[in-house]
Amino acid sequence: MRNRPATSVTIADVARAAGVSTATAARALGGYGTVRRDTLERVTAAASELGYRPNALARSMITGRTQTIGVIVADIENPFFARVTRAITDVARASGFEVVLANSDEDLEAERAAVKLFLDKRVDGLIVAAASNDDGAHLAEARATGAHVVLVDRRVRGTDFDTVLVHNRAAARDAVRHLVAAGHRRIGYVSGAMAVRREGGATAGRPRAISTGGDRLTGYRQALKEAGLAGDLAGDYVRVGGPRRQDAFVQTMSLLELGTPPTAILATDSVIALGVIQAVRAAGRRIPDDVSLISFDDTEWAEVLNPPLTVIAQPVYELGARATTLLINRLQGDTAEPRHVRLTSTLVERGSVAVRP
Amino acid sequence: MRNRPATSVTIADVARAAGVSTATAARALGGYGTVRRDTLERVTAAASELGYRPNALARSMITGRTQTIGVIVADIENPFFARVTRAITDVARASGFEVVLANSDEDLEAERAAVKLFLDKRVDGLIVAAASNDDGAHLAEARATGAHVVLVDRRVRGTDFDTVLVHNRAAARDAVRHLVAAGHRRIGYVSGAMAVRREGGATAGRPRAISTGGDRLTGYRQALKEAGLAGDLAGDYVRVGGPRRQDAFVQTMSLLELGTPPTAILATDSVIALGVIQAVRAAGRRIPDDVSLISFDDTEWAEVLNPPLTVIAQPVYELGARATTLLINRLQGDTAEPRHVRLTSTLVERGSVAVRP
DNA sequence: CTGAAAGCGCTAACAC
DNA sequence: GTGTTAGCGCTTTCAG
Repeated sequence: MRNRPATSVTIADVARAAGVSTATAARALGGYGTVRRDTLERVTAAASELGYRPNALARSMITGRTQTIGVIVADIENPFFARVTRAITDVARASGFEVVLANSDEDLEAERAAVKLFLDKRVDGLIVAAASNDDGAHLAEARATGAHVVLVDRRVRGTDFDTVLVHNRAAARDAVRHLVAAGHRRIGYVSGAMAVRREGGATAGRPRAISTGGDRLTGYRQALKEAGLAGDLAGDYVRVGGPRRQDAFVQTMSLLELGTPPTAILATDSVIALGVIQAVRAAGRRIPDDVSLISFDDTEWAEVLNPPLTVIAQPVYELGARATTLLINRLQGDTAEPRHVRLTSTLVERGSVAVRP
Repeated sequence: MRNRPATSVTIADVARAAGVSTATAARALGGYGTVRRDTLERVTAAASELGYRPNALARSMITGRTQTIGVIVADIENPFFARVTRAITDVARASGFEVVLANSDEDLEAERAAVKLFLDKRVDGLIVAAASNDDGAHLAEARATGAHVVLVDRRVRGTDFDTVLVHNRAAARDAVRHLVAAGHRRIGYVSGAMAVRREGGATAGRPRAISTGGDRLTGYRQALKEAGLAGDLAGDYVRVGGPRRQDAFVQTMSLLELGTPPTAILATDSVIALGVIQAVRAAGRRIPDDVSLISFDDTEWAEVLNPPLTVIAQPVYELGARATTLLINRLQGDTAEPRHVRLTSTLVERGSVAVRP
């Protein structure tokens, strides 16, 4: 039960038809070495006549390059990662690279498995939004076998890969400052970074630290401290659950059920924001009257909401694009010191933050 | 500048270490043929000791199978395709397949190029949401070279691939009936299926018919006719532009500027809906008071909108999952007649349809 | 500029 | 059950 018909035309067929050796045909078709103008034309003609298509597998086996990039994100359904991935495929394709995709669901094991499989397929490089900020052994191993890796959106302690990140601490800090300036004193933080088993339905993950979360939390705390709000209470307003809407819903509910619930919430991505919004409504409160909201990511529906959502707009496309450029440069021989790109996000004020007297 | 270190451990190394032939080592490691219990253990031990990892390229060259599926969608950033893709990767991975991704932007040329590249890489099969409903030559060619193809979401005339589709005509018809029942007489239709050049910023595509659009339009027209609304005017309320929000915005505007604008609009996906909503607001009208709206796809933000959006919920995940199961079955030797799966969507009534006296 | 020959890492016959 | 041998389709020395 062969998948490929035995009749697939090879370089040998083309060579025969053109009356040259396979080596020459290969040079003509592969665009390397040197061939005389007319032989090149003869070979090219024969190739297109026969409908020759190169076998990338055979080529890769020798060159050691597959022109393929492995991408690992938490979940392609999250608009943030969808956009990062879109950027990656755009830039990759423009340089002749293909993209293989894997979702980790914030699960380190899944990430490890994906890395292994990608490596077996000999991807030239990996772009990963790491599920853990302190376990990068599998990535280091990947590097050791010859694959280049670039970290996108999230750092990993103890590694020295190229990174393309956003100034998360500053972004969170500025958002909280904005809330403080509007008169808020009890400010919640809802995030999602626990691994999730999809089939289970329910969140079945263990808490797992990711750098984005850590940095944002630091920024949040810093702004609170600046404002003299870092009392014992502060910790009570931090909620970290799974990355899905339902998870954020639950976390937010637990915040709203507090005796003195927060008057404002910072959500760490648009999916989380959705959960927050639904929880606020389910609790019979209103945005922004009862609860103000700022969310990371300028999602497509942010301005269509009522009230329109105040957000921290991250340069998401650029994140993916820069990571890919970096990676491709490495693949082309750039051996300089690790590069660390930091992009800046912007607070886009809309209508979800109320001023409190 | 080799990408791979020359020191990569091969099956020969493992064989030597285990004191067996490469063939036996390969059998043990590849899980085919037969090996005695203890030799298997010896080989496995040697392999893990040396850190052996199979070279999928070499294996694929012989077996003719890469355990890879090529996926071509219009745009991974569209939540519909993101979910389809998520489903595909989930099912694929569970069966040991990898997924390579390409975006066509509804551009047939881009789709053709992607198919070529995927074929060169010897993907086992293709799952595609075709950019054109009447040009499937490139897909037929793919099939001819040995790759199986499954069509998802969209049919292609003149081909007999397996398909997994939604009952689009019925869905659109039911939506329009719902609008008619609510008293609407002037019902608009906004869709997007023209190819788009991303870099250009502006829509630079030519109109291109896709089956989804055709079927929905048929359903729309059918319901209009049933209701005796299929006069000359009917055609005036149909607008087809590019697949992006801005495109839908423009199309909707042209609808709203009419002397007798529609009192209701059917949007063919969530991105289009967003453009419609923004246009309605920009025109100073309100949903649902001035313009009612029904959109295809139960997007994540639909119920969070004000008013919550009435939608046609498509079984998006299932669409991708079924397509993948079908494909994998083919790869495993299923040679039955082409299969055509039709899934049903549901109208989810929320608050964006007003009853007109 | 072109050809002959070797070989990438693995699997598939075919012996034994 | 295991080893030997050939060879997948291509690139890469190395001669000429």
